[in-house]
Amino acid sequence: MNTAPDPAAARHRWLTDEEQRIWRAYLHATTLLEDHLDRQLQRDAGMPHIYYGLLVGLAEAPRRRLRMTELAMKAKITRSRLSHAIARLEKNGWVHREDCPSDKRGQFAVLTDAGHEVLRRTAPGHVTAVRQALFDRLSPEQQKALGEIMEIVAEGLQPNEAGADLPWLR
Amino acid sequence: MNTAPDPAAARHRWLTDEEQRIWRAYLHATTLLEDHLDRQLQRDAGMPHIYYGLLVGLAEAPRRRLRMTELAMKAKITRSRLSHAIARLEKNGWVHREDCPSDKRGQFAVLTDAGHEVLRRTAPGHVTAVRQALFDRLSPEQQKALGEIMEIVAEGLQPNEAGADLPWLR
DNA sequence: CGTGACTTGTTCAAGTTTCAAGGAGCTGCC
DNA sequence: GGCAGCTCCTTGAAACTTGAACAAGTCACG
Repeated sequence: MNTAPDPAAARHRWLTDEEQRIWRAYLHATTLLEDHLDRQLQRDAGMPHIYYGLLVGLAEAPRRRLRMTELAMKAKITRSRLSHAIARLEKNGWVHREDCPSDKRGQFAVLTDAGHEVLRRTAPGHVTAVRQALFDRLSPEQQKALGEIMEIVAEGLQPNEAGADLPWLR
Repeated sequence: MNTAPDPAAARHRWLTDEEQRIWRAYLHATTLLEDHLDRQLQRDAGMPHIYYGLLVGLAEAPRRRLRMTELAMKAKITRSRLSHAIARLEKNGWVHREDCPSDKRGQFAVLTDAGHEVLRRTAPGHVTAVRQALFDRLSPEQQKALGEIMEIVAEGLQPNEAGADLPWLR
C-alpha cells in the first residue's frame, strides 16, 4: 500500500505557505507550457509533443534507429505507450519498424526520410516556441538554476533509484 | 549539430548546448514527476493528479462549490475536459452538480462529504510525495528560484496575454 | 420587445494513454 | 535436450483528452 505507519519521519508535515506558493506556480507553469507546446506542434507538425520527441530521439541515434526499449527509456514512457505511438507514426510514414537480426524479439524503430523531413521543417518553429516561452524570459542565472534544479529532481525520480517505480518495465 | 552561428539560420536561433541541456533536464524532470504523482494518486486515491486537483480546488472554494468555468480556469483545463472529469467524479460520489439559480445555463460543481473525506484521507500521503520528490531535495535558495522562474514562465503563457491562446475558451 | 452576438456547459467522434494479459524468444541450469 | 524464468514487444479494452459542434440562456442595443 501507500505510506504505511512510519514513525521515523515527520510524515504529515504540511506544506508551508511559501512551499505551497512554489508548488502551485510549478504546476501552473508546467501545465501551461506543456499545453502550449502540444498545441504548437499539433498545429505545425501534426503530432503531440511526445511524438515529436520520439522523432528527435531517432534522429539523434546512429543510423537513425533505436530499439524499442531504448527509445522508450530515452523518452521516459512505457513500452506499451511507445508501441501505440510508433504504430501511429508508422501510419504517417515517418517511422518504420525493422526486425533486429541479433535478437528475434527485438524491433528497431527507424526514422524515414519523410520523418526526417518533417523534423527539418518544423524544428525551427518549435525551438522558437521554446525560446519564447522559456529562455527569453529568464536571466542567465535563472537558466542555470533551472537546469540544476531539474537535474536534481530528475535524479531523485530516476527509475534505478531505490524504491522508485519503473514505468517502462511494466 | 546545433550551435552553428550560421547567418542563414539566424532567423531561428538554435538552442545552445547549454540551453539544450537545461531544456532536456526540464522535460525529463517534469515528465518523471508528473508520472510519479499520477501513479501515487491513482494508487492511493483512485484518481489521476488532475482530478485530485479539482477536488482540492473545490475544497478551497467558499461553500465547497465553484462554477464549471471557474473551476476549469483554476485548473487550467478546457471546459470539455472538466465536463468529463466531473462526470467521473460524480459517479464516484465525490462531487455533485447543482444548478445555478441566477444563471440557468450555469452549473456548480460541489464537493460532497465523501469527496472531502477522500481528500482528508489522501492529502497527507500526497504532500509527502511532493515533499520527497521536490522540496526535500532543494536548498532554500533553489526553492525560491524555482518559484520565481515558474511564476515568470506561467505569466508569459497566461491566456489573457496578447497572442496567447485561450485553451478554456475554445 | 426582438434580434444578433456572445457565454455556458455538454456531447460526439477521433485520438491517446493506461493497465493487464499474452506470444514469442532468450538464458541458464539440470 | 528440456524447462523455468526472464526480456522484448504487442494487443485490446477501458479510461482519459481533444476539438468541433451544439442547445440553451444571457445580454446589448436598436
